[in-house]
Formats: sequence, structure tokens, C-alpha cells
Amino acid sequence: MEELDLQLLKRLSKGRKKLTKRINMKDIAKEAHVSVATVSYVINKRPDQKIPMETVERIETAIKKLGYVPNLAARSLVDNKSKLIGVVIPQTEPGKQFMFHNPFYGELLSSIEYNCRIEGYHVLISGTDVNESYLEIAKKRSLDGIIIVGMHKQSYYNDLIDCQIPIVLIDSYCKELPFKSVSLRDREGAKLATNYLISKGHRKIGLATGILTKEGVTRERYLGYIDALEENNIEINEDFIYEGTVSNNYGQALSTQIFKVDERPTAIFASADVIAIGLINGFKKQGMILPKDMSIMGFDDTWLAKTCDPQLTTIKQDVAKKGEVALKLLLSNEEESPKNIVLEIELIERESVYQI
Amino acid sequence: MEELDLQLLKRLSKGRKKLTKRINMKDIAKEAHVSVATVSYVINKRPDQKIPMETVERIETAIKKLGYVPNLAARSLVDNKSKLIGVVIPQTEPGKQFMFHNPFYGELLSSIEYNCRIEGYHVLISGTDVNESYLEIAKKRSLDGIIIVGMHKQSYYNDLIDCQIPIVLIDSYCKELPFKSVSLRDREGAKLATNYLISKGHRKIGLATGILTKEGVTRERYLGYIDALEENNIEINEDFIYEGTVSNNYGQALSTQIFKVDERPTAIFASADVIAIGLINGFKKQGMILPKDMSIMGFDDTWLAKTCDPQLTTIKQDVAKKGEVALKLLLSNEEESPKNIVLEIELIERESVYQI
DNA sequence: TTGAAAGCGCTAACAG
DNA sequence: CTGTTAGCGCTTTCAA
Repeated sequence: MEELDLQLLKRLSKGRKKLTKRINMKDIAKEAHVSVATVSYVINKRPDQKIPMETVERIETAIKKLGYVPNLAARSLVDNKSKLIGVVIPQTEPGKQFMFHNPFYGELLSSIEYNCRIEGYHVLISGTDVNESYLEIAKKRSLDGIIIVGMHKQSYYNDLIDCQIPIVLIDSYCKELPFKSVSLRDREGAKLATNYLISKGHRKIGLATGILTKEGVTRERYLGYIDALEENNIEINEDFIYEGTVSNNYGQALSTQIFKVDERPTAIFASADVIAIGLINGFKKQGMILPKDMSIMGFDDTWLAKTCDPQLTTIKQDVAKKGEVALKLLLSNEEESPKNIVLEIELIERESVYQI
Repeated sequence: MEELDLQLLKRLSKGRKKLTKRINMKDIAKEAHVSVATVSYVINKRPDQKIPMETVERIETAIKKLGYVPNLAARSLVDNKSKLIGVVIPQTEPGKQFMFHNPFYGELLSSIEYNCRIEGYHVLISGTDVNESYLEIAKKRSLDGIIIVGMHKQSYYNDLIDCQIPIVLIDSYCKELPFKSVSLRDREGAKLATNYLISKGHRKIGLATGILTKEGVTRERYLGYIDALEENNIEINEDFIYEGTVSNNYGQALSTQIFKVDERPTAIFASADVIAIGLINGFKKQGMILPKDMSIMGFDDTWLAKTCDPQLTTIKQDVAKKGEVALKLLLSNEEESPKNIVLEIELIERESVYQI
């Protein structure tokens, strides 16, 4: 009693806002006439503690009655876990906004969040700040795991390398990095696409791609494109390789640029649907008839692919699965799980490729 | 010393994983030969505590040397703040994935995250689980604020109503709810769009919209559409009001449906760009020539609007600003800030409307 | 100017 | 089966 009064007094003296006191385990314990330990046991459903039904019910009633919700910060302080998964999404530039122009990221994030929720985790999304390493965020928040999407500067990973937090990379091909990863048969996908164009009679095949960073997906797709050409003894024409940003804008801009030159490809494989869409609309704006005047292929099979006319023939990846697998990998035991998982791709035939 | 040994022993006995001990304030204090209180003062740059430069430097050196990062969970336990903002994004259905098919949400989320980061907050995104009220998440995580995007079931808000956490609603018109909100001149925007179509000679104007929930944006836009027709003495034709989902798919499906009937509008105002895009591509697939055979307008001016052919004439909203303002409102003092902020819209004229 | 110590809410070892 | 209690890392009085 003595103690209670003291506490109450303190709260009151702290100002009005503290009046709505947070219900804690102690309150539940008092209400249910048990100790905090017992409450804790019940809440965490510890199988090793044999608590009689009667007590459990009393406690559960008290919890419901008082509207008690455990404080994760306190729990985190004890076991150093947070039930928080950090997700890093590429940005237009460090310190700026996300690259959500590509629907791929939204879908992926959605899948990660969904699967986290099922597993009882929450998702912390944060872009990369200019003056803060992600390690700092990870430590501050005691993140239980990190999923990093896309490629980042080498320095970005450095800090993270010998921190104890499980990390899974999505769409990164940096073999040196000691992280688990989830990726795609990107190279095969690109090869598949290019071969498809070749099978349709095309010989002058362009590649429209994002910046070819050393270990990114774009490079893999580039390599697949090269593979296909080489295997078919088609000479690689550097002029047909267009490197820009992964955006609709770039596709549009590129189309006008290509339209101007005399010697142009008859087909273009874009390493992302967004680029492909830009290309299609751009070419049409120049008055070209698609796919007759220009065949286009994409990669990803986001919902955009069905959005254009002609509908896009593209390489499909299972984005939802990518997120799901990444989380599984993240939460699985070091030992038992493979280091890298590579997902399959599939060619989706629609209308954007013309048979020569 | 005694104490130290004891601690160390404990750590060791707890197994290998604890070997990489977390550096805490105590360690810094020891390293810098000061007390933990002093370290705390320095870290928090408390102006009321006069700490000599020399001490400050010693502490800062120690922090750098040991790579110390404060533990937010511990801090949170003390002051009951988390530096965490919860963001609720609409889902396809409760317990499922986000509605990221509409680029609007991605852009909005991106803006919120960006502004949070600038203000020193992190973003917790979570969908609405079926068996958990958001209040539970909010309490568990001691969220400092919540931004709720879109409309949700009334019951969803109920729990939240008398919790102390600041809440800002984006795109909700529920006046009864005691929350601050950020919205748009949606009704005026829709009216503007419809009037524009009228000014181009259209009289048979359709409306393609998402479900008309009682207090959602879609309803406002519907009302604006009605306003314009009424003011121009154009009879409202219920057959021209198409209610479906806010998606490209719905637009496509709708187009074939409209194509089949004899009596059809000459122009359609879609209450979201995504729908409009679906419509455009759908109609073209039927062989219609746009905009001659059918004029289309959208709403939002997402990047999709420039993606189609003809490019979409639409109502533009400033999504980045919406996120920014929502956060400002959330973090501002109860008293000093207005309850609702309504942002302006603007008509962007492109190519999708035909002058009759 | 600095330090000791209480306490935030929870877990778990240990004692009963 | 249940209770006592020592921390987890930090902030903040209060005292020196």
C-alpha cells in the first residue's frame, strides 16, 4: 500500500499526461492475486511451467479486463530481441526517397511485410541516410534481421559484415559478401528472352538496361543477353547496348534517341518491365507500329506488362515468393539452411514480339 | 571488480552467442572515467548540464573507440517514446497484402519515410492483421504516432479513438472521427475534371470508380462528378456510373463491358489513374481509336499518366507533400495545429480528351 | 560539474 | 506450482 501511494504520487506530480498510466504486469499480478513471474509465464505460454488452468484463467481475465498489452521495449531489453525486421529498399540517391517507381519494389515489400506479420515480426523500412550507417539503426533497434534489396555501394555493406545480425540480400550477386541471399536465374532469364527474340528471326537485338553495376541483377541480365548472342554467333554491337536508369522515363527518352539513328535494332530486350513500357509508348509516339516496327521484351512481369498495347512479352519472376523465401532464410538456423536460394523464371508470351 | 567478474561469468555461462557483448553506457563511463549520468548528458546534449569540453571530448572519444550505439529499447522504457511512426496502408483484404498496385501508395510511403528519417523517426509499416487490433501494435511498440492511409472499417478506428497516441488520417473523410487528417480537394478535383470534359463538348460522361465507401475519397470524387453534371443541367445516368476496384484490371474489364453496350458515354472520368490506364488499353484493344472514340480522364497524376498512349489528362495531387504534411501534423502540438489540412489539386492537360 | 541510485516493464534463475 | 529478485540499458532526480 505504502508503495502504491508513493508511485501514484509521483505520477501525479509528473503532470497530467501521465495520468493514463500504462497497465503493466504488476497490475495484472495484483488483479489476479499472483506474482509477476506467474503472469509472465502465462503470457509466454511456457510449457516448462505447470500452471493450473484456474490460475491461467484468472490471469487471462485480468489481462482482458485491464486491457493489458506487453511492452516490447522492456522485453527487448531483457532478451535483446526486438521482433523487428529491417528492410532496406534502394533509393533514387542516398538520403532521398525510395525507388518505388518500379512496381517490383512495392510488391516485394508487400510480400515481406505479409510474411513477417505471419511470423510475428514487424517491418521497419528505412532508406539509407547520408550520415548514418545502417549498422547504427540495426543496433539501436536491436533488429532481429535485415533484408537488403538491390545493390548498394560496397561501403554500405562493410559495417554490416561482422555484426551478428542475420542478413539476407535480395538481388545481389556479390559472392564475396558473407551474407545469405535470394536471387533469380537472372542470367538464364535474359538468355531465354534473347534466344526467344532470335527464334523469332531477329538478329539486330538491342539491350536496354539500368546501370551495369558490378554485382547487380542488371549485369547478370546483360551477361545472359551476351550469352545468347554468342551462342548464336551473332556479333555484339556495342551501339545496341543502352545503359540508363530503370525507369519509364528512360525508356521513353531512349526510344526517341533510337528512332533518330539510321541503323537500329529490330528488337530490344529491356532488363525491366518499366523500361520496356517506356520504350513501347515512346516508339508508338514516334509513329512506329508495334510490334511490327520494333519488338520489345521485358523482365519481371509486373502488372505493368498487361498494361500496354501490345501487351508485353516478358520474363516472369515470382515476387511474392522472393519475399517469402528471403524471410524464411533470414529466420532459419545458420546451419541448416543453404546460403543462397535461386528462384526460377519463366517466359510469358504476349504480343510485343514480331516474327520476322 | 567483484561485480565485473560476476557479470562476465554470467555472460560466459550463457553460451557463446553472448560473447560479443553489447557496449553500453557503463562501458563508456568506465573508459572515459566518468559516471553513466555524465555520459547520458553528453549523448543527449543536454543544455542544462554544463559539462566541460574536456570531459565531453573524452566521452566522445570513448564512444567512437568502442563503437557505442545507444539502445533505443532501454530509452523507450524510460520515457515511453519509441521514435517509431506506424504507417497503415490499405490492403487487398484484411490479413492480406498491401494495395501496392496503385503507385500512389508507394510514392506516399516513400514520402512519409523520407520525412520521418529527416525528423529522426523510423517507420513501422504493418498491414492490418485479422486477429490483432492496431491498438495492440501501437501499445506494444509504444508508437509515437500513427498515420493511417485510406478508409478502413469503422471498427478499425474504434479502439484507437481514446488512446493517447497522435493519429493522422490520410484520405479519409470521416468527420466524426476525432483525428487530425490530411486530404485533398477531391470533390473539387472531380468537378474540375468533369467540367473539363463538359467544356470539350461531352454530355454523356461516365464515372469509373472504386467502391463508394461512405467517407472515402472515391465518394468525394463521385460527388464532385455529380456536382458538375448538375450545375450543367446534365441528367445523371446511373448506367454510366461504374463501381469496381481501384485497379488496372478493373479498367480493362470495364472497357470490354462498356464496348458491348449500345448506349455508351463519349467520355469517362476515372477516379484513379490506374483505372484510367486500364480503360485506355482496354478500349484500344477493342479497336477503338483514342481519344476520338472515347475520352478518358484520370485522377492522381502518378507516373502512369505519362505511360500510356494517348497520355492521360488527369487531376494532379502532390503526393510527396501529402506525406510531408501528414507527418508535420502528426508531430506538431495538439493545440497549435489545425485539425485538417486540405491540399490543392490541379488539372494536367494531356492527350486523352477529345474535343467534340 | 559530476556521481549514485531509483525506476521504466519484463524475464528467468532460484528458492520455496 | 508460485513468488522473490536481480538484472537488461537508459534517464533523471538529488546530493555532493
